[in-house]
Amino acid sequence: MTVDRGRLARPALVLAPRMLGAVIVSEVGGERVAVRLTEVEAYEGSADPASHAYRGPTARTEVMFGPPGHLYCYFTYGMHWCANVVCGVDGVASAVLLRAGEVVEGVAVARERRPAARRDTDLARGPARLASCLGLSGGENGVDLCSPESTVRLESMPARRRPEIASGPRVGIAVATDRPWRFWLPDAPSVSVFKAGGRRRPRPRPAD
DNA sequence: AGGACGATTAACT
DNA sequence: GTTAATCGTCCTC
Repeated sequence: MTVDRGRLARPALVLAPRMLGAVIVSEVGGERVAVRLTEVEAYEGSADPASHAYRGPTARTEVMFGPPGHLYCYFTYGMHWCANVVCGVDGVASAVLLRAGEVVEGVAVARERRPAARRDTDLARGPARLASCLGLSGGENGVDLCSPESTVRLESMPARRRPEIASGPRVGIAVATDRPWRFWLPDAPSVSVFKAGGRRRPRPRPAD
């Protein structure tokens, strides 16, 4: 059995399933909250029309084109922040979106940050909810997740890929919907629900 | 310079 | 099931 050659050129696709079970620790604002990841998505830069980095570097996506192990935080829908782990080597814009997890430390702080959550398993259920639990926003963009000095750190990664991992299409995107680049732990109650992205309508062009 | 759209969420019916 | 909220980014003119 040989390895699919394309996979070797897609670091986020390799890393994403391995991140399930990893713990992200945040000390933003002097409050310690830790989340164990149960759901992630791979975004493959220039090879992936759904990636923010698809059309090349911009001010927003600069961090994605930098070295691996840093946090890429972006603002969306005029009100939410979401977070990724950059995983491509310097110059390659691959990243893993942190879609959901369970709060394993600092539940009280997470509940203050997420007053709408009805159950603890809802606290980090969804990418903006997860970022909110950890106190992540623009100030954390570019933070080195592998430095003990950082306020946000990747503190543990499973030595082996989890034996039971589910995969399927990514959530909320309108392009490249056929790629099963979303990965989750099938029995985790914190996994978010699938929703298709908004359909792209053909823009009305002025008649000639 | 203008406008469409978004890697979403919460609150509705 | 539907929809409002809300604004930075990026494409188009």
